Amino acid sequence: MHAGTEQLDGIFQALADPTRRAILTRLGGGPTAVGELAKPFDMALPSFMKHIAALEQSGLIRTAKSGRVRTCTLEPSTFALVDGWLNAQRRIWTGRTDRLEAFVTKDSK
Amino acid sequence: MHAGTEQLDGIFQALADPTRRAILTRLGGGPTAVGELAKPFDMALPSFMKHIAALEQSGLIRTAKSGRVRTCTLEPSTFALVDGWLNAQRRIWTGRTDRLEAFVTKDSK
DNA sequence: CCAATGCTTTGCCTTCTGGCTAACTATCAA
DNA sequence: TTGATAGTTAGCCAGAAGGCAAAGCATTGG
Repeated sequence: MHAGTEQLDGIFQALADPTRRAILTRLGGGPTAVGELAKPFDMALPSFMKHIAALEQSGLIRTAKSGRVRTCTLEPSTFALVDGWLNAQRRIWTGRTDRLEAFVTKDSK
Repeated sequence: MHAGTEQLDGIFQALADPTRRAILTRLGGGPTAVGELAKPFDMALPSFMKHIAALEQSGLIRTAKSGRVRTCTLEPSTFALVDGWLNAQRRIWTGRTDRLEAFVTKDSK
């Protein structure tokens, strides 16, 4: 459940685009077909598909085709990787803060 | 304290690079001079400075120059914006899950 | 079977990224 | 004051990113 640095590259890259974040938000409401997802965006389909591809490659969504319709689904476990990295960072600074606090407090014991 | 979509672009973009994430991790141990920070990386200084600039522009770090030394410091509040976005997303799906659960359960009332 | 629908593939274009070298500026130390 | 140190500025480059239009290929509805 620990994210490789390479996977984080892809995930953060995928998140670094407003269109893609909007797609994720939309998918929060449940699985949706590509065509349906694309409607709100003023963008040619091939361009839109690149965003879908980026999201899928990063693992943030899964997609499956049934007949001629491709449906996209959120993959929450990948979000957890981001969360994990964030928490790991925080553990580093709070660790330091704790040591700092210990240092500051140590003459009162 | 709510992140504009534009700021998130920059933040995620900044995080989408292993060098920059490594810098952040290093800064978790406390403020550090650019030269010191740069040592572990096999990269020319101007290239390295671009990473510093990206991190500073995104708000993930602050930097200040004293004499000829520029020192970098983590800016934890910016990490909170990422966390905020992540939680907002989760609120969306868990909201849906709750409603789904309510639906599934509603005939038992 | 034919047309419409829903993606896919191809190929092209512009801008942004991340790297470099070389030359420059501004301290600090002797 | 002169040399070493710590960044900075300028300019170049290759490759990735994000957009497009046009043509292609399977379903599906009639």
